[in-house]
Amino acid sequence: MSEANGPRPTLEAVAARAGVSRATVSRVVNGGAGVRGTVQEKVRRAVAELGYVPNSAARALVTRRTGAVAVVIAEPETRVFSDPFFGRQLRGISRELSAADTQLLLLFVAHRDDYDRIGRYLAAGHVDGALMFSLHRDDPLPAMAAGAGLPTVYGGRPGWPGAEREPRPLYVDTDNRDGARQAVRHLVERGRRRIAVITGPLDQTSALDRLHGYRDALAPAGPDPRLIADGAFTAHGGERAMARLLDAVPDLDAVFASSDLMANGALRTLRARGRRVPDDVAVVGYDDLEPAAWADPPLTTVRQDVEEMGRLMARLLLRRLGTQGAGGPALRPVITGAELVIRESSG
Amino acid sequence: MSEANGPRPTLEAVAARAGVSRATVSRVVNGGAGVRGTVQEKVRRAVAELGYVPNSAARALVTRRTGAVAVVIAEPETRVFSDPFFGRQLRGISRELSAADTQLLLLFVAHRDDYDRIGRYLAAGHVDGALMFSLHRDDPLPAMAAGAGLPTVYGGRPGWPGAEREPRPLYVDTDNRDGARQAVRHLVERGRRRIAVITGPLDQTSALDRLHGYRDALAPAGPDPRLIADGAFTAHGGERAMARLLDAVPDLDAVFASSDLMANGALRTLRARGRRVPDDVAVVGYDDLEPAAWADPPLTTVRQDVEEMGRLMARLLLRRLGTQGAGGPALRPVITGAELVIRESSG
DNA sequence: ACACGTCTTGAGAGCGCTCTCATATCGTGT
DNA sequence: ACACGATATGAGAGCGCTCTCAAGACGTGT
Repeated sequence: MSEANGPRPTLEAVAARAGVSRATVSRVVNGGAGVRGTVQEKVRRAVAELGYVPNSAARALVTRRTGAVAVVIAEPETRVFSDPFFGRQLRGISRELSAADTQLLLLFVAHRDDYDRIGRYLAAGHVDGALMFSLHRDDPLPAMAAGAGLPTVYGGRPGWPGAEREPRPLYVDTDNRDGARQAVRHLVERGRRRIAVITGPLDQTSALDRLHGYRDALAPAGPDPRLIADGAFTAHGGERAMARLLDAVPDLDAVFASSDLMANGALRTLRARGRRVPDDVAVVGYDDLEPAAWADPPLTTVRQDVEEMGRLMARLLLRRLGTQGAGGPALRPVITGAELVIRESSG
Repeated sequence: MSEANGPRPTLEAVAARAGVSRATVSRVVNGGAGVRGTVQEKVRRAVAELGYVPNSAARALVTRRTGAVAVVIAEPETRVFSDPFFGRQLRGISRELSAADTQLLLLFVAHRDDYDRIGRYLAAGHVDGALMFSLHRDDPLPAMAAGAGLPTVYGGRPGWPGAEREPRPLYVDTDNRDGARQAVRHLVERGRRRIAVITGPLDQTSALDRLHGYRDALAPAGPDPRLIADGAFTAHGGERAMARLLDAVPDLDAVFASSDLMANGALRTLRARGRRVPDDVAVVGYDDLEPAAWADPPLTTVRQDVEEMGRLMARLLLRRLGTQGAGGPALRPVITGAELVIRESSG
């Protein structure tokens, strides 16, 4: 890097130094197709000597491509950074994107007023596309993205009104219902009778689908409504939900928590109330991330390959961006499988 | 938002519709200084009708400002998303930045090859400045930022060789040494004799400073080297470090962990080995984030206002960006205080 | 009535790049 | 030797915006 820290060199400067035209330098910088080897060599040297780096704004202005995509998470930072689920998924996304030399911009939306800011940002063409997570039913984000014509892939099946209209939203999801069914069936098979459920916020499809899976496994009997509590997908929420469940139905003998984090919260409450796990109460979680293996006792849980889901989302978006005008093969949502992992907490 | 989803309207289009010149529209869009009220009104209406949003690339090209800053964390995603420290700090940063209508881009650097990509990104002028965290001693990032002339503020005192040369790097840090000193003194006062320490990676100044604080509190005696173990700032690392310490010095009666996460890991090991806390072994953590209050028993720890540190970093950078050429008052590093919070784990 | 300063507006250059199109260069077959 | 297509290079327009500068509109004091 040449340390002549003045104004940064432009294409023009490189061209002058290499004794060629701007156009030729541009060609070399972008791969060098159709430029003689000796000339390429000369240009490359000039680039190195000057420490030339293309100005991304100028490039974006003419190509109408920024080489960046936004990852939008509709949760407060503190929640995002305490749930390993996001980290894992983000890792998958980040892997896939950097392989395609695309930048990842992380945006959080928590407050009402953030929406405006983010909406403007997305519409301003800072990014070529967006990956959106953790949307709740009435989230205005999808409409904003659609309005701005921004290609978007969702994490989890979108549940907003009108999501079934064309064009169909693109998303990656796991079979939450089946996963929950497996978890609860497992508890039934172990002889548990009063199986409670701690749900996520029911305006998210993943939470709702897991609740449906729970219902499926208990059919045709149907669950006791007192055995259902909302844990908001946080450890704290799980803790409180467990307390409410125990108050309502003291003799419950199992609980299916729709996330490992909530299961951990439940475990805390059970311990505090002197219930032994799994002897008195069996516990099953969902996700199979660190908190599951770390729990005491280690959690029986439902595994989903979160990192792979992230990769799939990124790949879907990248493909979508590639086939902008060109019709290409129609892209469709992806549903991955769920698998029960049995550990000590379910007896 | 007008849903005529064709090519997005330009300034030109708005000008035509409002019956004024491009320049006037530009003025209105940027605040409207020096434009008559009635004209502003007219332009605003045209903007709304057309759903005009300024093209950020074009704007950035001429202003040489992008309105975005990068937050670079030199850790793998999985670590970042399991340590609430980052989340908290990021929240502070994000608050401060959005108040100034500046976007935050989050970038992770974990692998060797990420450095190239990020370096190019930072040099390409995608952002006006950078906030960097968790740098280790030989990190090439600062040199890259300096080479690209990118204004940068560091989280934690930089420890790379040459950091004392001009121009002095800007950073925000807490008084880690003093915090650690308070923690260990507290243990001494409680009558503990064999006080172990679990450190972070010693190529980070925060980890090193805390170790120094530990030494200070034990002076002039000086610590037994077998009482020092590295826990890498992770829960798992803390767990293993505690095991090593117990193997080496079975009768230790206290441990100062340089982060709450490591303290939690230590707690796990102690429980597994049948040591009671605080009766047999007193434990003190550092950070005072969720894991501290959540621990069993709740942790005595050293509080630092992490969110405020984030805010300060952002503010420092913003101020730095504001005073680009204009000399302004010289900006200087900020050191915040640390405060001992006593809970059950220290007896 | 006039000259003057102030406020408001428009014309036009130019930010650094890509890309089309025309021109220059080359190799090949006759 | 020549015409021809293929290949390599350069000239120049233009992406959408900001900003300087000049010109026009308007009010004030004499």
